[in-house]
Amino acid sequence: MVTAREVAKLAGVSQATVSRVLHDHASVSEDARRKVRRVMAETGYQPNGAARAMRTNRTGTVGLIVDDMTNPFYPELVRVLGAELGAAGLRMILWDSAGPGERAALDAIDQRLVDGLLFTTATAASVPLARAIDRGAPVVLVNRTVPDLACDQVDSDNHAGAAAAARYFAAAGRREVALVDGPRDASTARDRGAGFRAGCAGNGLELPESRIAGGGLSHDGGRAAMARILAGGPAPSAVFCANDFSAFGALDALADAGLRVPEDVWVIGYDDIPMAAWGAFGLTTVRQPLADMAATAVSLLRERVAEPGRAVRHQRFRNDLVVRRTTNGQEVLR
Amino acid sequence: MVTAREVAKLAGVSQATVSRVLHDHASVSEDARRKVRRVMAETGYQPNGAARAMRTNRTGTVGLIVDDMTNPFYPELVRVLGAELGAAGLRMILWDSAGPGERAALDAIDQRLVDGLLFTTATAASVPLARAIDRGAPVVLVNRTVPDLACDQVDSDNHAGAAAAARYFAAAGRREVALVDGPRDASTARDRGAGFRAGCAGNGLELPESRIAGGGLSHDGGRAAMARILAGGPAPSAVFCANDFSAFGALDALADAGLRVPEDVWVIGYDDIPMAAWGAFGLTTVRQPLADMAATAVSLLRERVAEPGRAVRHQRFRNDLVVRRTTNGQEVLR
DNA sequence: CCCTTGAATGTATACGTATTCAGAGCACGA
DNA sequence: TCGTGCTCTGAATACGTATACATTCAAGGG
Repeated sequence: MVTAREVAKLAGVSQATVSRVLHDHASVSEDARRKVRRVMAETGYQPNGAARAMRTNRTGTVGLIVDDMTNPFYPELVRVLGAELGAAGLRMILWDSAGPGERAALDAIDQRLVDGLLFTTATAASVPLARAIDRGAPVVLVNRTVPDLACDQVDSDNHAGAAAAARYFAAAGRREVALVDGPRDASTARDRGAGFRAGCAGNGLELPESRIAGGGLSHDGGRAAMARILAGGPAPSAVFCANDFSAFGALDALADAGLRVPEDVWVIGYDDIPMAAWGAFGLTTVRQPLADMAATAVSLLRERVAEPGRAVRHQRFRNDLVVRRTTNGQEVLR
Repeated sequence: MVTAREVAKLAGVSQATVSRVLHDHASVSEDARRKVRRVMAETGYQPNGAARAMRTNRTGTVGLIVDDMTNPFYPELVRVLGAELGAAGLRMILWDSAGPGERAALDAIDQRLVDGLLFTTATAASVPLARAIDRGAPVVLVNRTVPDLACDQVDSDNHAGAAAAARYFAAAGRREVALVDGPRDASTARDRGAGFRAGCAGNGLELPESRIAGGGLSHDGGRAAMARILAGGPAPSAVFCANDFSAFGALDALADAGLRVPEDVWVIGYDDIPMAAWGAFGLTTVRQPLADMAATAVSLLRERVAEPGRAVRHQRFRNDLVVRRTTNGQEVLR
């Protein structure tokens, strides 16, 4: 590997000048600049990232912690966040929050392997995360949030989105509603569950415990939860699921039970992952503005890294209902 | 941030001894070891990764280049590769081969930001990739391969797997076969297309051009390709798709045309992504042993990094047909 | 008692970059 | 002529670690 010093020798200048050329520093003569550029091109010089990181205390790399990648919501999130980071000239190290991933990510910050972290799966239970934030680690929570943590956070109004789904059921006269709930430790699922319950209460819909079942946020979880609800009494006429992925599972369980969608049962999911629009599903769902959320998260993180002391911000986006076949494609007044 | 030198001062030893403790070096007295360990724990010392990388010329990070993350095959691949890397104590930087990702990854190797690269989307057309390999960059191709490139490669026998699908159709008496083909620049799609054609020829099945349509490897691509085939003549009785994702699109197109699966048309995909097993699909498909492929790829890369001069290896795995509903769940003699 | 051996530890250095500081060279006005 | 200001450049240094080399010290053999 050729170093800046070697480039300097070949160009007949000092290493300092090479560095200045590299950074488009003003006070370099046109002549020197040309010579250095030429040698760089000829030798294929690339600055050593480790040395640079050591000197500047910046790595140009950001960590991203996601949950189960087989839930298509996360690849989607990774895609938009990756694009946003790439546009800012940043690299992305990916960790799975399952297993030792979260810990590894938090260690990476102390080891100065990343400039900051984007957490999509934060929970209030994570002590290491809280500690890292207390120590001033540049962390932004996206998607799942923890209001008590003193760090920048980006999410969407899951409570309102779920409440809108309940209102929609009520307006369409689908009164025997059910809820395929998610895990409590995920703020998204918790808010959606609470929002749907509140929406039911506010619109005169009864939601007995027998028509609520908690699943994971997975296909199998949704399927099992739906099956439990069906086994527990008469079939509901409308089901709200904590995310699209579990809604697909619920659809399978409904089909297993011989129920037709949307004739017998309406189904609404959450996230509007691309698959929801497929003909096989045509899933009505609530869309989060992922691209906006990603852009906001990345710029919050960059600002935090640049200015660690700045005030913490919490940005929340609006969600919109996307109506498709599983609710009969029926637009109801809002 | 506390440094090794500060730990040394607090523990009353030299920085060299701290470093030795960190690496479990033999000749450190039990006494010194205890003192250093204690100070490390109290101060929360973490070695600086950049300094370490500069000194050792190893980053402990590997680059992974994938294609369109919305195709669930890639998240699956990322998951298994990430697990394998994590188990080896390595981090993973993710790049999307679309846009500037590939170039950024190759630059990262020269900048010593990664120890090596795992390419899942290599094409023969990539000049920068070929150059990097010529320069001796530690690169392993997984999934998509390019036989001409002098680097380690891991794939599965796509030709044989696709041929087996043709043989299966023939054995079941489904003779009017069709092919939803993939792009030519992806070795996987190319081999599967060629394998299916060869399998048809070898089993007396006719595959006219009118029943072949090239799509991307996406849902929309598969849907459009299937629609073109249906528009071009009488419906086939069996369709082989270049991957599961495009098979889902083909299923949608078949449903749009009022054709039933499997009664009217059988469908086979490729990859056995988790969704293929869902009730809504029940897709018969060809399974690649992804976990084995990932483990092999990671160990090949590690060996290459440790010993750059070693002989290049090309590992190929067997694929197996997984029979489900879209071919009537029917096991046919092999 | 001296010499050798080996364990334990410290000193010094190099990795490649970014940046500070000082200095060289030059033009220009007083 | 001298001082002043300006542009451009190079020498020197620090970042934090891993390791080669030197040194100390105690134990043991002759």
